[in-house]
Amino acid sequence: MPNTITPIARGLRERKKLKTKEAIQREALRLFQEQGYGETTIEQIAAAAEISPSTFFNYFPTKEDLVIFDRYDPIFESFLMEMPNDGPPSRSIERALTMLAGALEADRETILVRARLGLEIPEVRARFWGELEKAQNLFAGLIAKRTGRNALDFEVRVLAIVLVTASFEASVEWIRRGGAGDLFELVKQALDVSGVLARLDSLSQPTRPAS
Amino acid sequence: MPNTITPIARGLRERKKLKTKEAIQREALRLFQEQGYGETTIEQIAAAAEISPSTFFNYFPTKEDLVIFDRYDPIFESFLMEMPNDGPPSRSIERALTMLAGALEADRETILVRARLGLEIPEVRARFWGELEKAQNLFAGLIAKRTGRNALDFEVRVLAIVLVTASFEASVEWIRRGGAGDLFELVKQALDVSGVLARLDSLSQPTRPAS
DNA sequence: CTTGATTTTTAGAGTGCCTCTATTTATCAT
DNA sequence: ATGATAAATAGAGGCACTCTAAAAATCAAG
Repeated sequence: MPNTITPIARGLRERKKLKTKEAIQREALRLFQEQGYGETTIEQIAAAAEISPSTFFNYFPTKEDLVIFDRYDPIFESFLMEMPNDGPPSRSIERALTMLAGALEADRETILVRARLGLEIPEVRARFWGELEKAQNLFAGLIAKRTGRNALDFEVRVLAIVLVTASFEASVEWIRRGGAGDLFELVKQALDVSGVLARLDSLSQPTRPAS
Repeated sequence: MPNTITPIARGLRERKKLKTKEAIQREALRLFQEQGYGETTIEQIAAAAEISPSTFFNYFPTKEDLVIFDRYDPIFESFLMEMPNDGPPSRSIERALTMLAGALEADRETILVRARLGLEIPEVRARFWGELEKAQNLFAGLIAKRTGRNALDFEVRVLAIVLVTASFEASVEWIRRGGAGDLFELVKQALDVSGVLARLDSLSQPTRPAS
């Protein structure tokens, strides 16, 4: 039966699994807010989500992943794929960030909860940092594509990590301000302060090769 | 004896504790290399260091701390304290980094082992990222001092984290190259690519002096 | 040296995250 | 309905880590 209607869920099984996963996360975040992260056990979460403790680990490899998990990665990746190849690289980055910000806006509340947990719980925070590496890889790919360089190139990787961490610091600032205001504005501000976008554009100019 | 700041040993007891701590770390790193991080238990480490498993946790709060721990922080902080207040801020940063590189050079081998573990073991890597925040705070303090701004200032924090992560990426590159060559050269290169030092100096020029 | 206080080490019991294996149950294609 | 596949579960167990209370070492002072 060729029934691939929605781009995300391939079969009924897959869709059900995603629904369960989101239910587990929802219950977990609720319990974390009510009684704290450390005070909530996997057993309690499993009970709240009406699954067995064994089943929990079929959905989340670790407790921290309950906070880390979201479904934005494929969205962001598709942005990168559809990105046009003209104009300065900085424009591509800004466009990608704008679109991402738009996608995030819908789940503002959940994002705030997760981000707060990331700020408060050390082990979760450490994991968040690790997630930035994935973002670095994505941006390194984008930069490489737009500048004709290799994604593993040292300079490309430096610019990518700077880009990511500047944005991350903007997110931290956003949370510090209680999630009020426009996150994307802060990100733009951070990128402006760091000067990374200008550096990025100058990297693609053949006038200044820096091998 | 007023205050010659030697990072070591106030009393005999303190010195002995430090010695034990270093012995534990030495044995742990040896075992990690021989049989792998995940395959080495706290019990084995305690046995090798000739202490009881209970005692282990008096010295290291977690297993990852065996890789994280070093005694450079006070050294680096003393560098910051003694930093002169003239010239462009970027010069201060470069001087601080040079001195740090010198201090690190002595333990090159151990640092390489620890850094490799940081690259290979996800939970250790996550912890390393977390350590960068401490470095960010140190540099934010330095930048604040040299530019007359507040260390919690958004722009200061952005520049500090960019500075730190660019240097971190240099370290990663250094390890990727097997620890050959001059780490500090890579750091300078990374800072140059990011353009953060120039940004830093321009931050201290502007509009009005802080109170 | 002896005594008493303080610090350090240790044993032991317990908790919780997480793994692994095997079995049962649900879903799918035919 | 039937056999194949995937998912849920139970249960046993490992290991990092916590907590408490007791033993051992160290120290300060008489």
